[in-house]
Amino acid sequence: MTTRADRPATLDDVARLAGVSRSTASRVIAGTGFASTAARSRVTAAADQLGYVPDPAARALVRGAGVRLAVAASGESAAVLDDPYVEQVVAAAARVGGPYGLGVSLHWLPLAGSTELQRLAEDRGVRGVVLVNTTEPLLAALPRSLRGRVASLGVGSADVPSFDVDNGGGATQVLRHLYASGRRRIAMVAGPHWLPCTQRSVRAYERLARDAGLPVRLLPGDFTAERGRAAAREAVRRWPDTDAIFAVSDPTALGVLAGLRGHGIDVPGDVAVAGFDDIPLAALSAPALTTASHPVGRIATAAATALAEGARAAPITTFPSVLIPRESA
Amino acid sequence: MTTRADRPATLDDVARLAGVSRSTASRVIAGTGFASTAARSRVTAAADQLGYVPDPAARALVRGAGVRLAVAASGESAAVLDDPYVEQVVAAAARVGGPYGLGVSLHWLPLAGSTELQRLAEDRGVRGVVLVNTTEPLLAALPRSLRGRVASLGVGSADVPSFDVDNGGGATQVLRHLYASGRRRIAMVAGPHWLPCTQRSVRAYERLARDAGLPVRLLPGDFTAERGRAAAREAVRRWPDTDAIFAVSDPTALGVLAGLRGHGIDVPGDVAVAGFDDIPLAALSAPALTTASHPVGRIATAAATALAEGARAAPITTFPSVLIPRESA
DNA sequence: CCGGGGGTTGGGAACGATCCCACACCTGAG
DNA sequence: CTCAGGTGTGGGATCGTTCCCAACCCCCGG
Repeated sequence: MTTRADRPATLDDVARLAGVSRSTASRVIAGTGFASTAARSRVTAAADQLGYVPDPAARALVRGAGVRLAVAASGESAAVLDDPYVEQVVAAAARVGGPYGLGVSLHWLPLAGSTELQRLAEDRGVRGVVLVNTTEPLLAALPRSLRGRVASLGVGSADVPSFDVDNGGGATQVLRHLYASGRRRIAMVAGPHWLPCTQRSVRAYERLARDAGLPVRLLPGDFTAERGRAAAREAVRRWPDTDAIFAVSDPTALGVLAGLRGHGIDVPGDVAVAGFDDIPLAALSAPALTTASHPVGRIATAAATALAEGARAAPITTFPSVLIPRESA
Repeated sequence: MTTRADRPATLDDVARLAGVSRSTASRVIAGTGFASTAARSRVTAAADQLGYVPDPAARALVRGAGVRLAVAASGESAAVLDDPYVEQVVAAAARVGGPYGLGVSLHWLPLAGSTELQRLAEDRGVRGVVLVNTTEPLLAALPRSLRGRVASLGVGSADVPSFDVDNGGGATQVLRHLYASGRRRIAMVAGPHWLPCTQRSVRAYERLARDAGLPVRLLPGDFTAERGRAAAREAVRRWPDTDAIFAVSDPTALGVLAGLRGHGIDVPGDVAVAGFDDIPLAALSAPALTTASHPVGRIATAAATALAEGARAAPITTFPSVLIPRESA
């Protein structure tokens, strides 16, 4: 910290201080190519004496690499971007990005939004894309030039590695728990029909229903709390003998709780309620919500890290979901 | 979309297609300097025919501007970064950044974290810094080179524009509401003592207590739900006649609700509870939480926009907070 | 008719890093 | 002793953009 110019140090400054050429300094800093141990130590010393941080812009420019990660969340409207789930993904990616000199930008992707995807592909600023709420058509419409620079939080494909929670497994655990505690008329509030993961949890539900000979009571959902309220009302009206409601999202489950309360129905006495995601507030509801964990932060971190490192990720990375039994079921 | 090369178009491609020089094209795209209307229209036509997006890296490099916005959240531990409030700020900034070719990175700033601040100042990748949970010492330790590129979500200074909610006003509204509904022994769960905004709400509380001759029952807090639970227990033990608890954060208030429920205390029958922030789930608790709004998204958007545009912002921008009366008070 | 002074244009030098390539050195085998 | 091949080094060219500056055109006043 002896020399403290007005402007940040450049590689030239480091090289000059270390008494080597810019090329050698570059090799040492980037950790690529040959360098004698003597040169290596002098360069690193000079670098942290000057507080040198490589300019990501210059680096990206010459490498043709792009300077930020784009998080593209698809949904029926731009309101998806206000979803706490998406916010968590962005925050995790932003945390990963810093050390790599990468920033994160957030974009709405209409359900069949190939145009927006094209735009992202044409933007030299974009190093990689994190797809949230990935759908099949979107995967099919993926521009060639994006290949190898995309990670999907959801379904993947041959070109697109997938990072996802095992929601089939999580749903199964929740449903077994419900069954084990004597519930026999279980309704389920699913996710949006266009979302592939909805299939998985619905399949888990249908399997249990078939195996145990239970009725299938499926309600469409959209992960929102408001929908949970409405779904509770609907379930009570259509199937008055329902003794459990499983919503595949905690906000929806909390909405269900509120809806049932409005009808004077006791939880878990009359009806058991379970959610999915284990959001922080799930532990605080009355009664505290039984749910299955969903390590969003870890998933997003893994996806962003893969993109930042530029390494080819495993085609499918699945994170386990575990049952968190509390009071509501 | 006639010409669709493998790689994104450059300014040269645009210039060539438009039949002008790179300089002229640059002037048109950047909207700086002279250009005939003829040239202007031909360049813009060529640009969107090729789907041209300027390379933020090259632009940042030559302008010496930096390519991302850093969100620096201070707190006692890196756990602040998991705070939904911080996540919301990051998401808002990431949404703003895209169109400017800016990404967002997220960093933890220890309470007296001048070193980390220095590092941010020395990073050429950083265009501007959004300070979250700003403290006075931090403001004092701000490196000179960061001047004019910082926005504070909280207190500001001569060099640092401030973007904040009117929490004094919000707190006053909540407290008046409590008083108006007959509560006379009001306890308050404050924010962290090192946070300047804590002062403001505490002052509002003390003013009401003095003016109306009420007892002062102040409990320290940290915005977490866990702390709310503990605070409820503490309040009940120390001041059994308490008839209202105001927590300056919704998660804390929900924790208070849970804590009181654990003691079999009825809300709002025995004790009224109010929060601050109006998080989405506040409407779903049992009873639904009375609170004051806190437009985090709008605040962060304003701060990020100011930084992205590079314009000098007004020294202080205050966003109103309004009372949201629900069932808990 | 000539000399400015606007509006408009293009050439070229930056910006800071990477990386290809040529070169220097050293060691050991033939 | 020479030569091959591995290790280490430095000189440019390069990425895509901005911006300074010189050159040009044209119109108008002297």
